[in-house]
Amino acid sequence: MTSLELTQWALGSQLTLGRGEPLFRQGEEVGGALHFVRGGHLKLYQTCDDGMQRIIEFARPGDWLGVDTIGEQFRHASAVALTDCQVDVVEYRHLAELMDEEPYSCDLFSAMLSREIDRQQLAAAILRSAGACQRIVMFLLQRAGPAPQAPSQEMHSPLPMSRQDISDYLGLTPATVSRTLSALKRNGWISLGQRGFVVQCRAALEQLAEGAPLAIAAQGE
Amino acid sequence: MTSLELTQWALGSQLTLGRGEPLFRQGEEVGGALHFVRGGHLKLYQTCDDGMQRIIEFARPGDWLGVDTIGEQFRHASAVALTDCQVDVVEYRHLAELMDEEPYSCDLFSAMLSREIDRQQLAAAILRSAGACQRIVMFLLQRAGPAPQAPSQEMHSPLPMSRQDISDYLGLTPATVSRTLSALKRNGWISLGQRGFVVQCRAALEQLAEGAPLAIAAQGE
DNA sequence: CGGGCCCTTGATATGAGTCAAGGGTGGTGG
DNA sequence: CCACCACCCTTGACTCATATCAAGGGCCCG
Repeated sequence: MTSLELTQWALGSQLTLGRGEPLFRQGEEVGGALHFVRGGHLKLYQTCDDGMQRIIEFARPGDWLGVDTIGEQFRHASAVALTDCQVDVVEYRHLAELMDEEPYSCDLFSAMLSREIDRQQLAAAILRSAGACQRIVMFLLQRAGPAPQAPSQEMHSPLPMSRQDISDYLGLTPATVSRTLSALKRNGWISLGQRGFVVQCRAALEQLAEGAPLAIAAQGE
Repeated sequence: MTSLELTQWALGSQLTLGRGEPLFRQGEEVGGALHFVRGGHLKLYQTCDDGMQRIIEFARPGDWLGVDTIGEQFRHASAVALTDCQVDVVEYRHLAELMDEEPYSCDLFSAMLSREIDRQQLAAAILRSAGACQRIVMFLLQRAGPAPQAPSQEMHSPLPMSRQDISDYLGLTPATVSRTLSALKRNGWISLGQRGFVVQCRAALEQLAEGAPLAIAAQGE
């Protein structure tokens, strides 16, 4: 039973956001609800003292927002829509009622939070150990999702955030991200569209994600 | 109401570990329980394909272990004692009973998991944005705990893990950690014992944690 | 007292950041 | 519908922080 199934019970009011619109802002009152992303993409970020943004994560359909502030009064981060979005607003008291009625729902909820802890631990582990190329390739593979049955069925994966956002998220600079993506493209491992990409050679990317060095094909090819 | 108060109800059997003893190992069955650290220090880590360890976190008294595998069958990481430890084993079914009986315990538990998510997000944010010196100083300040009422009351803080462990945790190398600690000591900001340290000038460390550059006092001083 | 391991420190290498310029794309207004 | 403009992306040259490689020293344990 997955987090999606939780939401079959816990449906709340729906909310629609246009690209660039905020869902909530750092420092606001939490307001007694979680958000479940039904459609579209958002970014969760903090604004530093010096005005720079720190990306916490990118949210996709099926992700929850607000799981870092359960029991807190104020938001730790801001969320804005990167594309048009549909978001469910799931009130804590709905969840509480659900947990009274459905014996397993509390376990499901705990397991959902636990998975989120694990995801964050994994993200931190990657930041600790991986170089620039490795981080970028892991990021792409994660966005592309699991391998299709046939290599030819690789789908176009959206990349709705700016290079600046990607580089903040990966702890790199826009220049390094751009260079590395260009190199991957030159080698034919991926193709790049304006706001998306397609995996062309998953095997090569998986090698790189394991730590293999990136041999840069000459630009003149 | 804190996570400690949760454990006043949810007491399970106690467990004692000697230094170096494992609490659980990556790949083992989870076994239906969380662990609560009563005394001592442990490290939580994964073993990579290449044999290297990846430190996930260090656990101190008051910390929970196993929150990343609720609802999972197998452990994602190993935990070993860095010092002699006392650990409470809190079975899921104890927690479940508690949540039936005590109306707020479910909220408390969710809030505890939520705080853990926030901690991991913060750790990741630090890894993304901070340089070597900043990471090390933040690590030391976190270990030292909140400032005492008088600067002269700074306590000796234990540092029971090896330099290798620290460097893995911070995404650095043992050499860099050692150099930076030496520089902090030379400047008189900290003093270093064999398995611990004392904050000598918290103000200076807080400056460094905010991103101030580390002016290295000449070695000959 | 002896040995091994970890910590420290130095010299050098290298990957990523910085600074800066040029080009493409999307959006806006005429 | 087209043209202009702004912003972001790309690319290059250079710098710098941190990793790497390696040697010496000290601590702890046997």
